[in-house]
Amino acid sequence: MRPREFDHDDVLRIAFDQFWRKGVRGTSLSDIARDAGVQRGSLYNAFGSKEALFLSAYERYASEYLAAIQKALSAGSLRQRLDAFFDVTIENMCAGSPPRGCPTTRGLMELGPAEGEGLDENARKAFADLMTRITGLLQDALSEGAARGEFNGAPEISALHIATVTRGLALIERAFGDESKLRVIAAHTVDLMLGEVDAQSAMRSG
Amino acid sequence: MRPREFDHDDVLRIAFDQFWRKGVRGTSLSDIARDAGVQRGSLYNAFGSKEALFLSAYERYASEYLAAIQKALSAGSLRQRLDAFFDVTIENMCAGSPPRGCPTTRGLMELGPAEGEGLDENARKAFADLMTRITGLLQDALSEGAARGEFNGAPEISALHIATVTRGLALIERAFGDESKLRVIAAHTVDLMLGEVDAQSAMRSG
DNA sequence: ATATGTTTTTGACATGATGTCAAAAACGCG
DNA sequence: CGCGTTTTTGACATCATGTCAAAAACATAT
Repeated sequence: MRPREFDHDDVLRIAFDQFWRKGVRGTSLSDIARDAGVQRGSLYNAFGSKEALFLSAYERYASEYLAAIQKALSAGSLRQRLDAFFDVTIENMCAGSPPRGCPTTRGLMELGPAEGEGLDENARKAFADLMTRITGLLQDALSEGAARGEFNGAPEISALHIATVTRGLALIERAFGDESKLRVIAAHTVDLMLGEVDAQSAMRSG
Repeated sequence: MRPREFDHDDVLRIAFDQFWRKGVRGTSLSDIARDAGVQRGSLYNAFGSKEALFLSAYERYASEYLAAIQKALSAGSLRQRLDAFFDVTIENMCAGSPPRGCPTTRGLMELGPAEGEGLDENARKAFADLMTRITGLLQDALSEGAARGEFNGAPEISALHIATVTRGLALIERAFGDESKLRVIAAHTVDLMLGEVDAQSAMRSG
């Protein structure tokens, strides 16, 4: 057994950083190999393919990201939780210069519905899995909120709605690069969930 | 002046069909050239680059799509208009087998935030433009609805919210490939906009 | 210590993509 | 009938992914 000459996790971090900044399509294995001081062939030997390397790097990211979401959704009033959720989400998308965007959204569009016949099921599953988990966490938060009387909608569909908005934010970010717009949408979404908009407009019109 | 041997619009239609089915990344100019019965070099001569060809094809699509959206948003009650809007949107995403997804969303993630430094401003602008126009049409519909007493929220932010949900739907489609889920989210969004959810839950709890 | 076996590394190779370029071809027009 | 302009065509350069076999490096058994 000849020992590996590079650190597996180092490569994953370096690779994901590049994937995040330049997209999966815009990052070549030569780039990563140079950055990591590894031979290109070694990456193939260790990970199998570019997509597999991306997936490994992505899953590393996903678990960290999910932990951050979970933490954000687990303290304070429901409004505070949802605000914190969107805060983490938007921070994540807008970090870096230029902003790196959302890796899940980008990856889903770059890899998920792959070319021709052979769609990459593993990639699609990884992305879908993160989205499902986030939706689950949202649903838990909403259910708790409902139990505490902070929310009077249906947790399941509302969680799905918020998850959808979250994905939409990633597109708004790419199209307009305007973080403040994301914040406005997020705040409005929380208001919608918590019925504040209707209450306010009822007050205005009443 | 030697005359062109192929029809410009035919090529655009053929190209967009391929881009739509296989993604920009997954479609090579050789594919398009073969399908269109044209030499690859002729495409470069006529369009300049793959991205430029995609953009030409995309703008053709965008104007048609926008017209369909506009039509959907211009008849009946506000609820009917929003329902029709989502109907057109979801039909558009789920058409084809396998479903082709949303070209705008996909293109924005494939081309908009391009690799490295040189992000493709033209592409990003084209996608952002469609999103802006759709948001504008939504805002008009909501404003009219507000004037007729069918809506009591703020048209501007609500239109942005719906546009965001619309983008999110494209991701849901890619991740889960479940059209019914899209319909549920769309219906819920309309209900949210029109205050039906709160009214219903108020009735339930009252 | 030495031989063996297993895994990694390394470089060459195959394939296919984008994009460029110059030469040839085809047409309108003076 | 030639002239000039544009398109076509094929060759070429470059770069990407991915494969493969040979060489290298270490663990382990004898």
